[in-house]
Amino acid sequence: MSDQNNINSNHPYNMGSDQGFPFSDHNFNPFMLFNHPHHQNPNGFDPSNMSFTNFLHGDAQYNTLSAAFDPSCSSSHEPPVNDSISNCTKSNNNSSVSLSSLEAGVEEESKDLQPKDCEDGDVKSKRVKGKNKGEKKQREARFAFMTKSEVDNLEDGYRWRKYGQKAVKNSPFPRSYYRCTSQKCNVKKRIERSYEDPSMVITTYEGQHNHHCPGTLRGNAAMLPPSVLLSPPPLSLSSFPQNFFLFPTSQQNHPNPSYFTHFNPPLGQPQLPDQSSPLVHMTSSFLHRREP
DNA sequence: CGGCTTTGACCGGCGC
DNA sequence: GCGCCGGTCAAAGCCG
Repeated sequence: MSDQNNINSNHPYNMGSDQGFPFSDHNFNPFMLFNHPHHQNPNGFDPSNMSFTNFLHGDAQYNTLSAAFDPSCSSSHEPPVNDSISNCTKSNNNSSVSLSSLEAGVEEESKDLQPKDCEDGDVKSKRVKGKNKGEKKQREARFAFMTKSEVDNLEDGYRWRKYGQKAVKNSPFPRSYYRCTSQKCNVKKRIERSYEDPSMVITTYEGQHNHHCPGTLRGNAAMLPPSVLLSPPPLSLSSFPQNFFLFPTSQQNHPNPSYFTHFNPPLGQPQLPDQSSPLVHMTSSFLHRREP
C-alpha cells in the first residue's frame, strides 16, 4: 500500500552517458551471458560479432551492444540440467523478443539462497534472520529480455509459483515475482510491463534450473514469430540493480544485417523460435557492472 | 484438498 | 539514524 505512494522521480539507472562500451572493465565477459563453463562457444555466441553504438532515448544515452548468435540448434546435446541460466522460453500471443541481458554476480559468494536451496532444514519456520554478517549477498546470474506480448506471464515450459508483487517505482505496472515450483530449484523470474511501452513485457530470469522442463516444448516451440521488436527500449527496467549499466539494442542503429541472426539458446535456455521458422532477428543487450 | 494467487508485513541494502 | 526501495515471507483466500 505504502509502496504505491513511495514512488519518486529518481531515474533507476546509472547510465554511463558519456562512455562507450567499457570493455576495459574486467568484470564484463560476454560468455557470462549463458555461463557455459565447459564449452567455449556454447551458444554460437560470437563476441567478434559484437558491436557497439550509442543512441539517445529520451534523456538517456544508451550504450548499445549487439551480438550475433549462431542460428543452428544445438539439439545434439543432452540438456545439461544445471545449465547456467536455464530457461525454456516459448512465447505466445504474437510475442517477440527484443532484448536479453545478463547480470552475473560471479565474484561474490551467495549465502542468502542456501536455506531455500536445501529444503532439509526448517526453512519455513521463520524468516531467516541474522545472515552472516560481512558476507555479501550474491545475485544469481540474470537473463532478461523484453517481449511484445499481451500477456504478462509468458509460457516457458516451466511451472512457476507467484510469491510476490510489488509496485514498481516510476511505473504504473506492478512487478510480479515467480519461483520455479520444482523442488530444490531456486530459479526465479520477475515480470513487469514497460511503462513507456505497455505492450512490452520485461522478463528477468535469475538462477539455474536443476531439472528439465516439465512440459514438452517441442510440439509448440514455434510460438515466436519471426518478427522481433527492436525499438528503443523503454526505461522501465528499474529492477536492475543500480550498479549495472544497461545496454539496450535498437535496430535502427544496426544497419548491418550481420547483427541479426537466429538466437540459439543453449540447452536449458529459452527455446525461442522454431528451427523451421524464418530467420529470427535478435540482438542482445547486456547489463554491465558499473565501476565502483 | 492441494496448488496457486493475493497482499500486507517484514527484512536488508543503500543513500542522505 | 532514518527513510526509501527492492525483494521475500507467509497467512488468507481462491479455484479446479
